[in-house]
Amino acid sequence: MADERRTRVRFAPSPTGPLHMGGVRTALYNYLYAKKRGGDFIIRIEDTDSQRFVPGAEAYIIEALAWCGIIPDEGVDMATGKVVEEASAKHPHAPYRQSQRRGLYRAYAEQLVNAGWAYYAFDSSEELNAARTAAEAEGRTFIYNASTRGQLRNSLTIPETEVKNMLDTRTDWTIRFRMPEGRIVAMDDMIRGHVEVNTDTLDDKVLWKRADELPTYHLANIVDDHLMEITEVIRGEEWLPSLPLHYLLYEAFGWTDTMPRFAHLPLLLKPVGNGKLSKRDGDKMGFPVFPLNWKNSEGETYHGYREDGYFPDAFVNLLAMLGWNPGTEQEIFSMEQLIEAFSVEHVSKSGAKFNPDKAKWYNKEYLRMKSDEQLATLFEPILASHDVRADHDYVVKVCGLIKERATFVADFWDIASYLFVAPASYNEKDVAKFWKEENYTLAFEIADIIAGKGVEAAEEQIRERQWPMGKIMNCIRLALVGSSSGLGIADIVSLIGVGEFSKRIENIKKALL
RNA sequence: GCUGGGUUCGUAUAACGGUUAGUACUCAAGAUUCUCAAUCUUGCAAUGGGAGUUCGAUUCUCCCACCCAGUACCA
Repeated sequence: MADERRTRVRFAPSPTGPLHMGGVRTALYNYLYAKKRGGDFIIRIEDTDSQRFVPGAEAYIIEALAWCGIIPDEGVDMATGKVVEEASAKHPHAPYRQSQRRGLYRAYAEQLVNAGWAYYAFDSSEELNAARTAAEAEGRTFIYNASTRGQLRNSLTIPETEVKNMLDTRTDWTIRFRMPEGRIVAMDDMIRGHVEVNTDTLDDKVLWKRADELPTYHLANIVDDHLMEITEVIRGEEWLPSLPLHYLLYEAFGWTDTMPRFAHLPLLLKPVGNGKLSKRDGDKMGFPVFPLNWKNSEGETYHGYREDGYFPDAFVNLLAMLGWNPGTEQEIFSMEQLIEAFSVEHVSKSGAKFNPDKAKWYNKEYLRMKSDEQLATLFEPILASHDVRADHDYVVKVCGLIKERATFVADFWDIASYLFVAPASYNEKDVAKFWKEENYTLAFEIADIIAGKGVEAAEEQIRERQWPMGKIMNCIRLALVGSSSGLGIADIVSLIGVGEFSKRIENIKKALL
């Protein structure tokens, strides 16, 4: 039965800040999973925490996913980039923002109260904190569950009439899940297999808060996944500890037969040391942790892959390989190929340390797969920023010759500025090494041949007379490039032309003789 | 602390009881070239520890160690 349902997965971020690369990977795996099965990928915004809401975060998330080519089927209208608020044939479950669905959760919570699966709690956070510290002082851990709820202030301990009265007159109460006593919850995770947990170690989680009339994550998540007919929940490993609660919630609602399957993804860890990848690691270690630049409320900017010059397809590729493998030795995958190859069976269980070197390698590979034409289009704005105006066809030709030497398009200027402007100075070390009288006198002779008959004739001459090829060519390269690195002399001359060639020879004579 | 999850070269991973433990990134050396880069070749380098099960354990079981996560009226 359940297998016949159309595959529907969701990515449900909380707009409390920019999505970091781990979040993007979670979205990507959901997307790949759905597309592989011809199913739907849904975006739902879980903004039930009014305290931590960050303006702009929602738009950032949508833009980041769009940049990666992760296009939702439902929840976001890609034409406008907005979260859908009005139901339609394409978006039947609108609104997709939980704050706008707030009216619907209370009834579900109360259904649980009526069925004996939940109760009203009137403890203040001060009382709870006091209980926690008191327990800690005795070396125990305070758990709000069957072991303590009988001594706390809730509808299980307070007379019914008083409860009714407090419900009506107060606004600081909550609805808590009534965690069963001494039950072993047996769960199956698509990645981790069979997991069992004793409910005595779990607590009575708050499901609904009267103060802001909003559900907590647990309630909203289960209710919406059910309503939206989600078939698989693919999320980060940090959710594994609350899986028993979620199982029990499905049971309490009587939705066990359509409960989604769960897959808990391994975490993304920082490159060195221990711990998960955090906001600050990137700038500290020189790599982005966010897909796009993000400026926080203090005006600090965090680097994004997009702005740092990564291609979106390279970023998606490298992200896909962090925690998943195709089972073959293939490393380069387009989105279509990823969809084809993806399977949860090949998702690993352990956390993946992010390797910035490998990330760069991916970009390099993608850079050389781009056409010269595409690269030229990306390079031209950079040239313009250096006040260089160059013929488009010329830029295309240059890109073709230099793309194997670069990791990012942004490297092109450093690698190839001499193909657009004459060197303004000459590298001291290289001058010291090559600019010797016995070399440059021969070099000038050869330069004349190059100007007259071309590089090939000049090389022939050098070989015939058994002159030192390297020394001569590097004197000439010094004149053309400003250092002893760069393209072959023949390529440079064919690019800049004989006129410019001679000019640069004259320049170096003026500068160094 | 408690609960859960995890553990193969520095990193990402392959090998789902039988391999000289493979591949990629990084690093080193060599080849090549007029230089640099690229490319090619070679090399360095791993099953956390201990018991068991088995003819045979990276693989299965248990114990220990270590790492991670959760432990909120946050998600």
